[in-house]
Amino acid sequence: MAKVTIRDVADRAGVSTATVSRALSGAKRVSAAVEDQVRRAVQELGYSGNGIASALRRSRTDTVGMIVPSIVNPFFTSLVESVEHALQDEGRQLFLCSSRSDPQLEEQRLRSLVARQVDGIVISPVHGTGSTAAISWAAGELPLVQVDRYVTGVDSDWVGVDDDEALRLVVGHLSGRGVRTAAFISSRLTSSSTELRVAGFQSHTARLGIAVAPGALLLGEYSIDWGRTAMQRLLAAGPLPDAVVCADDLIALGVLQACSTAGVAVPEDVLVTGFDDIPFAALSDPPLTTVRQPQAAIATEAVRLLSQAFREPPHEPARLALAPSLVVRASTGG
Amino acid sequence: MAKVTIRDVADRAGVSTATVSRALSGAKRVSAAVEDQVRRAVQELGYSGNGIASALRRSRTDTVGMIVPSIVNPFFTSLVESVEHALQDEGRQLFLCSSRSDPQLEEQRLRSLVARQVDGIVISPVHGTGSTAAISWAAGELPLVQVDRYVTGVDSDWVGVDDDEALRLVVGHLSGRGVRTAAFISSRLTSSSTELRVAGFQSHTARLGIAVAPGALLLGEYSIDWGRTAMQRLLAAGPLPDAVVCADDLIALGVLQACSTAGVAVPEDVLVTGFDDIPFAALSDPPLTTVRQPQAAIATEAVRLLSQAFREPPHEPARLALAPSLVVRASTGG
DNA sequence: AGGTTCTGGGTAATCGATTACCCGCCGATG
DNA sequence: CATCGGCGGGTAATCGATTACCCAGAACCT
Repeated sequence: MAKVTIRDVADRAGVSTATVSRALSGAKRVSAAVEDQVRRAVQELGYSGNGIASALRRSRTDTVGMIVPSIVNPFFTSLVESVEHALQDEGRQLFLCSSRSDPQLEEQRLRSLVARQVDGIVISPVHGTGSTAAISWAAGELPLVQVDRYVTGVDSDWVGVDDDEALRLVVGHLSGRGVRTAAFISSRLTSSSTELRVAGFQSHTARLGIAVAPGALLLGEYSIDWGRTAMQRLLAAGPLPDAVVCADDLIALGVLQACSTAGVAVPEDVLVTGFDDIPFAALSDPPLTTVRQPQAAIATEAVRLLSQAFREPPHEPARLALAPSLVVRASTGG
Repeated sequence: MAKVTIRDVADRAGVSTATVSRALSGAKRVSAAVEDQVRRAVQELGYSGNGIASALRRSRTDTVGMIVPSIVNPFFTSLVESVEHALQDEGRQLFLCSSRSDPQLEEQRLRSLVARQVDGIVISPVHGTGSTAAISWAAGELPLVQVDRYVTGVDSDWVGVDDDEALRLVVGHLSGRGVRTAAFISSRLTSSSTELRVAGFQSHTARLGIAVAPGALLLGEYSIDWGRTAMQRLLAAGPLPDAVVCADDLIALGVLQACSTAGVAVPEDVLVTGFDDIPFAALSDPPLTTVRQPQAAIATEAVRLLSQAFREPPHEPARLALAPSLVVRASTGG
């Protein structure tokens, strides 16, 4: 329990702290005999080092921070897992925080990460404009890459999915199924991807002559609950559209549940699509047609951009919109 | 970008670093005039402090680390979210790591957290015995509480669910539905809860005269995939049992999927139960009967025990097995 | 043999904030 | 009027590891 420091190890091994540090980090050659002494002393004392002190001196922590809007959304947890994997290969650790879709909490997390001197940050911003100030500031302090969503006017890398292409795929598919009217359920939060998905929905439905009734654009949040209530509203409002397009899978799952309890058959009475392809999208009743995000690729690219920023600070911000793919399941007719 | 330190602030405000520190932390009274000077200087320079240096000196970080076996398992993410909430109220932050069900990675995470001087650790151990050494060591270094699962022989608090009671509920319910034969699908990893669930399954089926065929105890991992393959094996092996009891919801969802693709009707041909009550358990086809864990209470208690350990180090390890509840849905006949 | 380079290892400065200790000043008290 | 206590604020030690700089001896050249 008594803290054992490098000094204790040095004393026990009969060398200086400098030598202990060198023996352990390999920063400079050390004779085999001394190295052995040190290792023995470390063992005997149970020395484990003080990462804080080390970080202070070296001013790096070999840790990157990641901030996501929600930790219970499977899309983000998949992304987090992929990022962690990618970092692992570089010998870095991940420090994960949730902003719980709250810009204030997000700012606090950012400050905390910067204060803790993480080497870099991967963030999926909460809000398209409300997050700008904090992210701008953080991006000025250390390497930062945005994933999935981005805020405008910040000089930083971004990697995500091509939202317009995604909605082109979805709407095209629905059109091929004979859909003539559609509704869209999304989140109120004006994040970049939310906006792009709404815009994509509107432009592609217009292009293909699919009608979107006024009031058929429902904005709430990315959650099962919202999907359920939004669908209930649609059901109450009057004639159903041919298809309900959802901005993420959680919403879509809520929609399916609402349909099921209301006795509305999917896909017979209405087609439903999601977005993300979370693991549970294949298990719903009926299984969900959805857009698969290339989340592993997003994670890999994000980490690559970060490492690049570590090596060569000044560079042109990259914007990588990776291609999504459509996964057709029973909710649009199989 | 240039790092601005407390010294810069002190110079700009025309005071000493000690005064700046006091003005900002409120550790000692400072005249209003000086405080104002300091605040202004902080603003102008964009000073944000160096958490590392502060942590080194104060030897605390106001951060607790949490390690879970999987970050893509909704049960754990719910737990994490609850813990984060509870910590928030105390002004502490959460540093989340995933051990990916790998004892070696788990040990590495533990070392890293200790080296980073988190104030305490919340951990759900990977393995009943393989995790013991590392956790023992960590528990000797700082306050540590185990959640959900625990390793034996470690002098630390634990809070989780009453697994035996949970299986009493499940098996009792199935018995009431007329079940005479049952199978159990669980994880191979010998964690405490896994073992207790198997043991509970066996004792309660025996007590109620429910037959468990040899080979009807399938051990793999906590995942949808394993649930699916395990069920496929059961289907291939011969006559179906009346019920399939699963050690967690992910397994159960896999089981349902396997049944669906094999054309086996649930609950007509076989009853299926899960464990955890993750949000998706209500959305499957059919909705899943499962055991609800009191995860919010588990989180609250864990944080309470941790804070208690911060204040008064030496205390008798607590073991809190909270009561679960049964959520009956269509997968057992609704 | 004398000079040069290498090598292993020690000394002490350093990272940036906190805080123990000290000091001068002011009002209050006997 | 001398003394005391408190208060605001400064000086410098401290946290623990890393590393710039230095040195002695060995090895290596002409």
